[in-house]
Amino acid sequence: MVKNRENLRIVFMGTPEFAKCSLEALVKSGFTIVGVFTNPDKASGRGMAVKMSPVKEYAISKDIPVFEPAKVRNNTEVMEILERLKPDLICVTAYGKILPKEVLYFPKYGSINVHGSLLPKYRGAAPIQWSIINGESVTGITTMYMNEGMDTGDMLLKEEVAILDNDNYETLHDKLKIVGADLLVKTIDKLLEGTLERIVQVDDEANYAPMISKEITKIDFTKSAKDIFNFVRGLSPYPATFFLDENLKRYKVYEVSYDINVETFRDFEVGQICNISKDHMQIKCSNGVINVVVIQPENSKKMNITEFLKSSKFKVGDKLK
RNA sequence: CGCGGGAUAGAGCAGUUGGCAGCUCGUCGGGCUCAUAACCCGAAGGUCGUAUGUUCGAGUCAUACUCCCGCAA
Repeated sequence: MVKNRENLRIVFMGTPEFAKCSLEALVKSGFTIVGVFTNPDKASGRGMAVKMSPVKEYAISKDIPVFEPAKVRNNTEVMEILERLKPDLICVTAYGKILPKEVLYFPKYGSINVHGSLLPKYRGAAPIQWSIINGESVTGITTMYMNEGMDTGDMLLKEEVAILDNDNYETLHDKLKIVGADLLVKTIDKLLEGTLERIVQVDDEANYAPMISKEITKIDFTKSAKDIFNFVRGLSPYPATFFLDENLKRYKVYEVSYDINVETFRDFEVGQICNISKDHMQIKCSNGVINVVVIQPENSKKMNITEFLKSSKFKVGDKLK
């Protein structure tokens, strides 16, 4: 029997906002989602607040059955659920778990993934952040058939998205989630038409975008002004970058601009505050200065630099670490 | 019962051992200036989160409550 949008049985797997956007597109395009897998709610936060994932919240609002296994590998319960749901296709977007082959290859059409980069570049967990941090001017979305490797499956469709100078992680993420949702729908439509072509990834051209850990979010003032600019926007607003003052107090930095001028402030060391005015705080780095634009002191909220400087004790010559 | 910070003028903050409520910025008025986001002078604007208690006297000390926030996940 020829499948169409309504009678293709899809199981969706995903967790954050990025995934929710794809799920929503599938639902709105008239696909039948027979079940959703998402990471379990975590007791977390100030006051033990339990928050459900965006995907779960949306699935519940659409009366789609939700499954939240703690693990999928060697889990007979997961296999029983799949037996029951009988999916023709599994769609995975930012699920947060590595799927074993008995799951990936369970449906007749296998499993399709939406990835936030132009594969084989930026395989891995944090492609959006790393593409900005590395100063790329273009990235995009790739859909692919999943295999057991880390984002190594055969590619299906690709769409490019420009990275603008004023993009940060949040803005690029929001653009990509829409392109991703759109491309997923197109991919499945082509699958149904039988016009989908597989393109093997060239492993030699691959690189990896590892998960962002807290330790790497510290600003390294020995780097160039441009590198720091990219680093800050690539991690803004989450998890955000930071530096420490002389008392080891922590300041998160959400936005900076930069000036490359080797002559001005040449007497200052890297990491020193070299200029402060009513609405400027400039920090020396390897080939210029960065201007802090949005900052958040420890135990306080995010502030524009002008607000921050009204009560800041920072002065010219202070050394930041 | 995860750890911690906070609530004081429109904003960001300070307020020492309890003793007339301050700073920076903004706002308004005036001055200087070719001019200004710069500079000078002046003014307005706060029941110090709520309630109770201790005290001659509470922003400050005690107890309870409400609300915000950071870290960690």
